[in-house]
Amino acid sequence: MSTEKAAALPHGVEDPSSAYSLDGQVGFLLRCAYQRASGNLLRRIADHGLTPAQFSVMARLYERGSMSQNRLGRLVGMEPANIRDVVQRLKRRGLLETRPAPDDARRLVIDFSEKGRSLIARLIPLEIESSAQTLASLNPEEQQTLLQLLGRLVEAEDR
Amino acid sequence: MSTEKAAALPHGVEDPSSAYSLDGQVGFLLRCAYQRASGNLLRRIADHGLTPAQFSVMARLYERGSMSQNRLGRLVGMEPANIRDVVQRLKRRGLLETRPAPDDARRLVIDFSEKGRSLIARLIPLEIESSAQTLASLNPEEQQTLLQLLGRLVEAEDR
DNA sequence: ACCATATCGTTATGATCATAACGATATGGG
DNA sequence: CCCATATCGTTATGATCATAACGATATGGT
Repeated sequence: MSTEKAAALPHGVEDPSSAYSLDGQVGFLLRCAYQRASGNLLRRIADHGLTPAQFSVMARLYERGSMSQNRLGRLVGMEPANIRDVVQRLKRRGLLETRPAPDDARRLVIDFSEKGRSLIARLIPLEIESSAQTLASLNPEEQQTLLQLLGRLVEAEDR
Repeated sequence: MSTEKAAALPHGVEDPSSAYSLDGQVGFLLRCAYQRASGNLLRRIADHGLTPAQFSVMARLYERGSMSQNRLGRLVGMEPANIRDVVQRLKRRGLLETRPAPDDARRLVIDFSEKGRSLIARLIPLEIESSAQTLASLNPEEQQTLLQLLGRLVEAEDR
């Protein structure tokens, strides 16, 4: 059974073992769904010059307050190299400020500028709208279910 | 039943405006979940030199057979500029072949090389394993629910 | 036949992401 | 004190993605 004839079939429609469907794979569905959600948010905040990734960094900082760059990255699911780039762009635009940590010379503490803090405060309602739009094809109970299941898929993150 | 307001408010105040939680936003959860799924797949197929996006292109082509580059892109949720880059990389590695469409001088028809077809056939079982790993924290019924809800979120795609 | 419109593929720019390799700094055990 | 180990931030490379602008080709209405 190792050398199945499936390899020779163009589309594998006749073979029950190739009942595989890309549309039934979590990874693929998650990518499509994220693209949709990302687009919904981007359309609302692009005028303010933020991307979805930048928004999540700002929102997390708004929730939790100042912290080190690496920790901020972990809390939004970004690698150190990635969070660094995002922070640098936000800093260049005067939305974030950085300073060395007093107790640990390795750490870089990230904080808002006044401009940054007021911007994210104004943008959070737009993200709430965008979430509602993304979920619009589900009824409220289904929406809750989806959020709960997604949360459990991701549960092990550092929070 | 409306869910408990389990969100622990730092100040114990019931200010609805501060009830916002990044962790409760679909877009953010979807990004984290996709990263996890993507990592699970990448760990399995990286040895064969494919990325998750490249995998989805190959899998779709395997399911549906030859088609134009733009249509292939739509069927995996990629913009024309994006699917072009992916196809070029796969072509450069001898996994895909392209030829002009006989009936429409604008179209570029994408097809497998033998090497490409046999590679994707061998990789699909790994993707099925990876999907199972991604969903491992949910029971079978919850897994079905999640897939169904995600499918409805994305429903309007060109299929 | 003509023309407005749509589609296809391309180019360019900028942002996002993972990975690997690296130097600098803490930290804890011997 | 010293060293192994871990963590922090950085650099570099390559892939993924959206957007905008563009030329070429189809297509449908008049």
